[in-house]
Amino acid sequence: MGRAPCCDKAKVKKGPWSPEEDASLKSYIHQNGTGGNWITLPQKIGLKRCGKSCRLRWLNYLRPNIKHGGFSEEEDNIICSLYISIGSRWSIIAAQLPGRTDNDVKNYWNTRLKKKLLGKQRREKQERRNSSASANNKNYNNILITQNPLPQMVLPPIPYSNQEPRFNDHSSIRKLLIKLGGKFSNLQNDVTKPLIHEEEEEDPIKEISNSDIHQQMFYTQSNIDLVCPNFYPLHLPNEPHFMNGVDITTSTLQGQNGNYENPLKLQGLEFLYEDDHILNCTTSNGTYNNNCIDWGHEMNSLGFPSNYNNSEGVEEVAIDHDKMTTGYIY
DNA sequence: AAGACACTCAACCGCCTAGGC
DNA sequence: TGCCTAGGCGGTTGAGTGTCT
Repeated sequence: MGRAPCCDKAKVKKGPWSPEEDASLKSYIHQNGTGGNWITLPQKIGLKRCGKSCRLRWLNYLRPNIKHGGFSEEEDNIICSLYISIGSRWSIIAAQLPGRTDNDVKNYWNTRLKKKLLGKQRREKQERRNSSASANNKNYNNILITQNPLPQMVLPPIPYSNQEPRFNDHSSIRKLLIKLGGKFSNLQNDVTKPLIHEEEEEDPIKEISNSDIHQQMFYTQSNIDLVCPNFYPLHLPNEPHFMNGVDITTSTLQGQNGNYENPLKLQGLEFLYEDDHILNCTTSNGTYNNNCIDWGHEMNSLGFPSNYNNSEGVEEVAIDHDKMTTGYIY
């Protein structure tokens, strides 16, 4: 037995909205508001539309200050970063982008960002192949994880996902993003600086400023520290940290049971790689190669996320160097 | 020029959730 | 406590448009 429809489908118009319908809806809402009831709204206006359709039209198109198209690099990074953290919760992601709707963000992700990401992934794979061939016996593409191996990722469940794991699944794409380690723009000269200054490295446990926390938490959230050893991984506090009601410390990618025993394994995308090397992020002289991608750098310049908070307000985060993971290429 | 194919995005569908009763 | 309903959301569809052959 099916669910009762929200309106009489036979009596409502479907398909694209006409300018007249748009004008009617816009004018009515400007004068009277929605009245708190979308279902009865079309009758009041005299529109032969489903209430849900009116709501969608208003929210996604007619509402003031809506931006369409022209996503910036910063917006790309925000979307990707949040996608890693919370998955396909487009309304939450869109809430971080003024003027963007969840539908817009979702469409943009599905039609462009994902492809952009995968295109970069393929290019990097090709580059690695080439450099691997030239380096041959020197194992330049090997990475040695010292001190502590990387934690095994625990990905949150993807809501409403009943599809089999596939190349373009949310989880696979998220893993791919994580493996890429952040920004996937084509700005190759965007060399990332370590977040903590050198003098700070000598202090194993150090309080850092809120902006640093802000930045570092986002790095951690983006799992930069897991894949890009030149970033100093933070030891996430045990208490929950919320972003728009989502506890990112539990919903994101922590070491299983808080330990760091297991090496990072990226499952589901192995077929994209012929090797199982973790991204090589530093060269022997300490510079970044092009495979090491950062988006936290730009995230920080944006001061994002503005509404990120822990449960008691951001106070301090200890940098535990014992938990640090360092990568070398040799 | 035209048909095939690819891409975009507005709109719809159906499920989930919160709140009222 | 359980049912009902509207709102909200993510997944999907399909018409329109662009590009390729």
